[in-house]
Amino acid sequence: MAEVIQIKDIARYAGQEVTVRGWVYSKTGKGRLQFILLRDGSGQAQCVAFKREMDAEAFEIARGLTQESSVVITGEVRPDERAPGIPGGFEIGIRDLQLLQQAQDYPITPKEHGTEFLMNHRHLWVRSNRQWAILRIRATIIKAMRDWLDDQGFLLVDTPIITPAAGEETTTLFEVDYFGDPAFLAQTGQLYNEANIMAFGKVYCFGPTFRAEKSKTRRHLIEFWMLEPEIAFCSLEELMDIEEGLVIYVVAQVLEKHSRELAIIERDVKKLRAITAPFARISYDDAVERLQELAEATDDPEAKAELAIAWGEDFGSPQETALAEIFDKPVFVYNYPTAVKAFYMTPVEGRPEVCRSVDLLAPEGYGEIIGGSERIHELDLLEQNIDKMGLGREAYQWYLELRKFGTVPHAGFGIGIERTVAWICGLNHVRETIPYARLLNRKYP
RNA sequence: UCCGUAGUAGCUCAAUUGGCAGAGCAAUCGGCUGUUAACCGAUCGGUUCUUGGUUCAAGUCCAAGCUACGGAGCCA
Repeated sequence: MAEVIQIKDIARYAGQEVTVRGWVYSKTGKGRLQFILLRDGSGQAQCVAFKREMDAEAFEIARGLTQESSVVITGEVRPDERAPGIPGGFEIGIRDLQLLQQAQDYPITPKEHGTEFLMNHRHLWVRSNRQWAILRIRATIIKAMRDWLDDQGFLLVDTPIITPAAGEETTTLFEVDYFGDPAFLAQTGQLYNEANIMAFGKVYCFGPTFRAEKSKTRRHLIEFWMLEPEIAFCSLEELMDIEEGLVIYVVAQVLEKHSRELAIIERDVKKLRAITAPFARISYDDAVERLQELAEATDDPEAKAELAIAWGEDFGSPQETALAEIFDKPVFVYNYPTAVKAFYMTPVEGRPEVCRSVDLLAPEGYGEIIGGSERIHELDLLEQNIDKMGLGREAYQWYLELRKFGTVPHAGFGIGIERTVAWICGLNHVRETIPYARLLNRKYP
C-alpha cells in the first residue's frame, strides 16, 4: 500500500502514488469513466476510475459505489483544473480500490431537505459540506478565544456543572436528583469565577450551561456553551476593552484560517473584515433615545409599535436588531436599568436605578452575544439584593464569604459560543452551530 | 404560553369549483471516456398526520387533537 495521506495535503503529493481512506460523498458516471468524490474528514478529492487502468473487478466495485460507502483508494495524484474537491485542483487516478462497506439508501441526498428531516438525521447531517464547514469554524472560534485569553494572562479554571444554587433566574433551572437532595445544572460558572479570581487574578471558565427556558427562537438553545472571563480590579470600561480585543481576534482568526469554509457557507466576508476597533459604546439612556427617534422616523405603524420603548424596559429582539443596524460592527450598550438585570450587578454611584452592566450586540440582527458587568463587592448590598430576589442566603454562604476576605472591585462577562458562531458564519439559526442541538422540543439524536 | 403557516411516495413539492394520486430527486436495471446537484431510457415506490363528521363522492369542506416550521416574550 502507498503512503496514507490526508486529502487536505493532496497538493504536496502531485505525481506520487498515495492511499486515501474515506467515504463516498458523491459519484457520477460516464460509462467506462467514473468520478468518485471522496471525503476523508480533512477534505474532499475527486477519484477517477477508468476501466482500462484497473482490473475488471475493482472497476465494477467503483461503478457500483453508493453515497457514503466506505472505501480505501490507492492511485496517483495528478493536477487537474477540472477536479472539484476541498482543496480541489488535484485528482487521484484510481489504481486499486478496497470496499469496506457498501452503504444502502443513505437518506441525505444532494437535493434539498426540510429542517425537521435534517435534525432527525443530525448524526449523518454533520457529514455534509456546509455542516462540516460550520463545525470546523466553531472549533477555531473556541480555540481563538482561549488562545487570546491565555496570552493575556488569564487562567482556565473549571467550574462545576452540578451546583447547589441558581446563578441566574430560578425558573429556568434543570433540577437533578443528587442522592436524594435537589441539585441544579449550571446556568453559569460566574459565581465560582468570582471565587477563583481571588486566587488567580484573571480567570475564565468554558463549558456547557443549561437553561430550561421555554424559548423557541433562532437564538436559543437549552444546552449551550459559554466562555466566561472574570477579572479582579477591573472596571466596566476595562471590561469593554477586553471584550472588544477578544471579539476582534476571534473574527480575524476565522478570516485567516477558514476562507475555504467561509466560501462553502457563502458568508459575506466583507462584513467580517469590517470588524475592527473601536466598537461604539452607547449608554442605555442613549439607546432608548435612538430607538425612540427611529420609531418616530418610520411611517410603518407596525415597525413603530415594534420599536416603541419606554425608559426602564429591557430591549426586545426587534429593538436589539434595530439598534445594531445603526452600526456595521458590534456595539456596546452599558448602564442598563438595575431592575432588568441580575442581583450581583453594581449600581451606578448616585444613580442606583441603573447598574454597571454592558451587553455586546452583534451586527446583522444576531442580538446579544456578550453580557457582562461590574459585580457588587460590598457584603451588605449583596445580602440585601439576595433577600430582595428571594434567593435564600443559605445556598450563597460561600459566595457572600468572598466579600469578607479581601473583597475587591471586579468584573466579568459571558460570551455565548453558539450565537457568536451563528453571527460569524451568517447562519439563520443556532441549531446548526452546535453538533447536537438541544432545543425546546428536541433531544434526539 | 400566545400569534401565524404547514403536514400528500425515502426526500422536496404539485393536484383547477369537492370528481381517476402526479412530478423531480433518491433507489433498482440498462447506455455513455471528463463529470461538477451530469445526461438519456426503463422499473419500483402512497394509512394524502390522527380521530370523528358532512356528501353519491373528501388530499380538498367542518370539528377536535398531534407534530413541525416562523415570530413574540425571556435570555447568552
